[in-house]
Amino acid sequence: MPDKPALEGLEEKLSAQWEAEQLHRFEEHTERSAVYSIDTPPPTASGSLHVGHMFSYTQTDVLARFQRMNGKNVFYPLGWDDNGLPTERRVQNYYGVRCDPSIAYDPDYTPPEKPAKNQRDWDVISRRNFIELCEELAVQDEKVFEDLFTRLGLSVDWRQTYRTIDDDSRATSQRAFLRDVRGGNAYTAEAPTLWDITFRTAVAQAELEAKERPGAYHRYAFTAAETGEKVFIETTRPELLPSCVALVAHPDDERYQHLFGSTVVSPLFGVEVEVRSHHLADPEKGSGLAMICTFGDMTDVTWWRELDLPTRTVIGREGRFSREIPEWITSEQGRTNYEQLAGKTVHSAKEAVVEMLRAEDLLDGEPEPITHAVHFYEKGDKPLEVVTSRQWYIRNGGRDGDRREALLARGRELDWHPGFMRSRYENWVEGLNGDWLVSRQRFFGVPIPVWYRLDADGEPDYADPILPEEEQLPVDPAAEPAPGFEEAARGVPGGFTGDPDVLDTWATSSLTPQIAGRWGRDEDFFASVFPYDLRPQGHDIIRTWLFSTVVRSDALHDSLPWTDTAISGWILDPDRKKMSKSKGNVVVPTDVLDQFGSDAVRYWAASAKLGADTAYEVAQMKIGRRLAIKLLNASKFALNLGATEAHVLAGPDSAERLVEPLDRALIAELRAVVDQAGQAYRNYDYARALQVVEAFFWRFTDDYVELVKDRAYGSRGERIQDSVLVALATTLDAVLRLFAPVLPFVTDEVWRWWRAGSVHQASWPAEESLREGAGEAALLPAVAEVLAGIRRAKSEAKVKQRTEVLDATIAGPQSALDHVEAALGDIRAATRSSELSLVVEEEAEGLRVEDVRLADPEES
RNA sequence: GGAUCCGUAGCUCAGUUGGUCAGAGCGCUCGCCUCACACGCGAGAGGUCGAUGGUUCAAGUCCAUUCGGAUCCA
Repeated sequence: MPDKPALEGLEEKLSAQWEAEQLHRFEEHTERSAVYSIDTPPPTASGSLHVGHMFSYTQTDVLARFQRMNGKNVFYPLGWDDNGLPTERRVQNYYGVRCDPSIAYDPDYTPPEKPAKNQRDWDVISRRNFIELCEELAVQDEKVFEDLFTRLGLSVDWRQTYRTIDDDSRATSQRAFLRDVRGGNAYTAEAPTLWDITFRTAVAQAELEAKERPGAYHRYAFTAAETGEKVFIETTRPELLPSCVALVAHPDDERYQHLFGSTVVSPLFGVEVEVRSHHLADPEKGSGLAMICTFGDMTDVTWWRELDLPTRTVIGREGRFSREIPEWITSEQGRTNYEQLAGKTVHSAKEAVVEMLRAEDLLDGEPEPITHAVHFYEKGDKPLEVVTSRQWYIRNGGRDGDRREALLARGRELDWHPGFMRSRYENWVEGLNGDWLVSRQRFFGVPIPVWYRLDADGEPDYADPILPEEEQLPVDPAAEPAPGFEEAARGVPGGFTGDPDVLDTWATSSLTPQIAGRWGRDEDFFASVFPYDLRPQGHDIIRTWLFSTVVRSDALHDSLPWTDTAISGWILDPDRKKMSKSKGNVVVPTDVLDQFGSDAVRYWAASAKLGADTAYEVAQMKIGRRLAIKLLNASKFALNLGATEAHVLAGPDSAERLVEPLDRALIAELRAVVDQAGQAYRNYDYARALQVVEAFFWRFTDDYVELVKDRAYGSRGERIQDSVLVALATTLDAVLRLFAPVLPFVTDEVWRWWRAGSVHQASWPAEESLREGAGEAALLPAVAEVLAGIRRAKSEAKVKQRTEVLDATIAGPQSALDHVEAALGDIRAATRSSELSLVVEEEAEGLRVEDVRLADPEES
């Protein structure tokens, strides 16, 4: 034990020690019942590191450590999510390369020394080469995270790790996909699809973000074919007029009853369309009559499908109007007008249409500016379009009521911490409007493992895709020929073609339990961890990560992936804004670790309940630091007094050594704390557990230790001194264990001063072991009240606390006075009192200290 | 528009199933270098628990309405 214990240097010293001792190793070949398995979120290592990482990962670690202390073999892996856009971009820019899946793999490829300045000069490489570079770069990026997490004291087993783009993950992702295909849970279809024109890829509903954008209602009229009546519609997207396939109003809308079933002619383009009715048409919106176009948004898709309307597509995948004049525009005038739009972007086409309407005086009034919600791809900056394309889907209940009910039932089967987060899940599932679109028109990612036969005309047969055997996985259909074909048959009639797309990153991330658990590679191992015990994650990805994991597990294993989920809150900056890179309010984690130490930062994270968005609070870390230092000093004191392992309560024999009621009172209180803290942890309420233990610890140092100092030095003989040492040793032993999940460094430091091994190998304190030594719990608070009373008298007299008390009176009910009487020796010693008179006042609320006569300070 | 969470001392928050719960820490004020700790110790001041109704013998704690803040979904 050092003379001047300090926190500095503990992280480095102890984390190296833990690694050497392999304390966090998952023991393979064990029973599922002995395991506590955690499906941890794989961080994006190529992304930026901020204090939010420390927050949520600490909360999980605290739970993991508690389980380990309760004898569980904790499966606590941590993987890396590098199967996504951030990694793709980082690899491109770092090496100066671009991926083209159609290029052949070059086993001898080395990237340029320095990336070329101009993107046009970048090396173009195969998908496999690109993934190899990604893995190479990932090693560096992961190091930064791993160092931080190690320093934070995460008890992750770093042997259990994976990358979402590595061979095993790709194979697992493809295996799951193929099983979904074979099991009817995945299918391909040509359908209207949300499309991002910047990224040129289809996106899923889960990747949508609605943003408020300015727009304007443009009011113009169609003309009834029979009567010539002007029928006004209002739209924010006048440019879609040439793709209009119908008008629609609510079936109950009085204004339009006479038009239902009749046809009207569009302005400018002269296309005849029918007026239909549908309950989704909102009578309050605009004129109550809406233009259905193919496709302006997902409501158009619903109408198109349910009203069985034709498809009249004008916007292509690049977000431009088709150059060819659509065949359904037949009038001379219409065709001339369309030429004004051909090849234009959505934005320019809108201007052009409005201009034409104006020129012919067809616009009724000026456009009325509004702000409305517009759908964006979460990573995109242009509004999404809806285009028709062939895509792969995984069934998620979006089109099937039974499946939706089944998934809602899964949500109810899962234990949510906190419980109210379940409603996020239910809201999402109930709002699904289609199956999960999983194909992406990107090059970097897990390839969709299918090929298609080409018929005599070279057209792919999508109805009967060629699937690989599972033993072949991972495969890359762009680089490898379909089973039963030679590479030479690629792209030729009668031959085959590979599916060019990759899977949505969530299609792989949704399989983290299977990937980390070695599903399909080591079934015994998988059976020992699955279904997992816990999924910790943020509430912002309930609709994506949590839901998609449930979907996959339900289809593949007919089971929940885990029994419990712990949802962390967000970190807010001191102004209570969400911390994010774009807002520039991100705090770099290493600074606070340097400043306060890991235990202090963990204390801050562990003080916040699950699900609670929490302000970034330096003050809270200071408190944590103070607590850790106090733990060092108080432990040093107790051990210097002579407390040893042999003093720790163990069974009835040693309980007899507790001869002072005050010592037994302490043990009684400790016993209650052990019980409450354990209960709180079992309820995933580590914050409450910490609070309970912390409050006890401060009472212990402020009151108990002050009271027993005198007799701890041996002033009243060995037997009574021994009683103190038993109480001190037992309390220190338990307090170190109770704090160990939150403050792993300082507790282990102290543990190693006087005990063998690590506190992290010790078990959670057993409440029963304290039973024999527990006395009257109410004694200590009563005594503390007297202590406070005399301290108050000295404070008010503005004298030193060690000033002698000549005499004082303690008044209160007999029962309380009995407690005081039982500890009178300690009280007198601690307060330096000569004469203390006890006066019974049965009706008094509590104990009062009065008539305190202090010695002349000069004489003491 | 639907859903969820939050609103308790200057600040950050505890307050489990309604009955010593009006609390903690920080901050503030005052005092103390007390032989573990000045990165400390002791003491003190501070709130009609967002508002209004209601249920109840009894309500921060339940119900309704309402105001304010945040988030999710549409």
